[in-house]
Amino acid sequence: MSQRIVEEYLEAIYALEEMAGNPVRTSSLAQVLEVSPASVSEMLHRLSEKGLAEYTPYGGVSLAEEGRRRVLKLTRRHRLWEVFLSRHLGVSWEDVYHEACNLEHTTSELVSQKLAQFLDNPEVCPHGRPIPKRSLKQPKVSGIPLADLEVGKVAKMVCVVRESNTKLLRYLTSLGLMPGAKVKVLEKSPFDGTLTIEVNNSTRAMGQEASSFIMVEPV
Amino acid sequence: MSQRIVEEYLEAIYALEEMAGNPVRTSSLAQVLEVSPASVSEMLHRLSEKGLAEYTPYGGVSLAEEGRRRVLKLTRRHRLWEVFLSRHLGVSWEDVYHEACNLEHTTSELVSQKLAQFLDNPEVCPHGRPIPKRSLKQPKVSGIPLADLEVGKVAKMVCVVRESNTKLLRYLTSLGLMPGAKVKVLEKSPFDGTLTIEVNNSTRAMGQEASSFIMVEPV
DNA sequence: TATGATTATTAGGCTAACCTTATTTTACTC
DNA sequence: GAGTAAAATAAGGTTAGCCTAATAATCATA
Repeated sequence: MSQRIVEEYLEAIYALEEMAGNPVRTSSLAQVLEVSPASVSEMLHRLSEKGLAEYTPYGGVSLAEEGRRRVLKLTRRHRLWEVFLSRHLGVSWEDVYHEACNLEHTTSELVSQKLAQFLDNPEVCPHGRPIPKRSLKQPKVSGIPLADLEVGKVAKMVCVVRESNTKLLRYLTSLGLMPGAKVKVLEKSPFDGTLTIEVNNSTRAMGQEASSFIMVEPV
Repeated sequence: MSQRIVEEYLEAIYALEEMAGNPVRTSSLAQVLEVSPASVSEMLHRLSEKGLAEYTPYGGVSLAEEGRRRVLKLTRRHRLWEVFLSRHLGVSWEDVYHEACNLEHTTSELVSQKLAQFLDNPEVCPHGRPIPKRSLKQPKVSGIPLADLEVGKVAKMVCVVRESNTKLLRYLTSLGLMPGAKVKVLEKSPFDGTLTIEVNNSTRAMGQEASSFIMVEPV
């Protein structure tokens, strides 16, 4: 099994687990990975055999401990590269995710470790998401979705959880809504959850979906 | 055809062309790539079809213009990473080649360009070899092999041309023989070409083979 | 609890990149 | 210039990762 392909599958399982909770369905994986459900089914058998995933036919799949460690290692490398690309090369917030996607698969333990050191062991990526430690224990997510913030409350943005979505990131950039930004909910539509928010002294509308991808910490 | 595999073949052809001159034989490629001659033969047909190589059965192979550009692009990325890894991450002279081997295949044009800028457009890699320009015109090699330096002459080391050979690099490190070092040939054995050289005020022996991998410029 | 819709799996096939073995071609020696 | 060693290719096989089409399991609901 090609390392790269296995890693793409494991990452996709992880991401879907994180978004929607256990267990991950074959069809979701097929959609994300842009392959047929039949191919996914086949690969899940193999991942299961290798002890990377726990798969019950018709019952979905979740990561085994070994698989989880592999993903956390990749995530660490990915986010370290993001910090480097953004901080030192000036690659834009919107592009940094996709560039790091490629590099993460060809980064050795040595380079990963030296890179962390060079960057002074950053805690978060440019999108505000936590960088797993070398110990690879699951980093905990803090904050609540902006969508759940009560009307009238002010909060500080923690991170975006859809950093692969370039369009979303461009939109947030245009609002000045980046990690650390102060945001206040002025109004919430009871019909579809559309928010009216205040960021950087300007008032803007934001759809329910986008606001559910933004994690904030009330102040 | 997998991008990675194609790139490995093209790079191997390039390296062998550089070492031994046209045309490159199937068997040499098989040896370098650690696959059977039959596999090489098969792949050469494909590379030829794609216009990346010029292949005449039984007559060997050389790179086509398009193939050469691909390799120079990879070489540029490779050596830029080497500079970064060595200069900023402190990866050792001996290891830097192998680490860059992995990264070069997953580096986009954007990152390559920004990296060059970050590094201030270096001219050479840590082994002293030239980094192809963005224009990708063939960089010219300067200097002569240390093996060909006349007895009694002093020269400045330019580069090693076998930077993948970790053992060789370790040996050179122990001698203090790095790009820029001054070296004097005290004696040359007429039997097997073994040299007696002076580097850093100490006198050492060096075999013919090793000395043919070191390029120097007489002063 | 039967049934129809949805979702997942299996069966069967394709292609790329490798392999081994057998045959051909080339190059060298005498 | 004939014979032979070395090199290259042809033929046929394997595996991984994908596909489509056919089948089977699950679920929601009448």
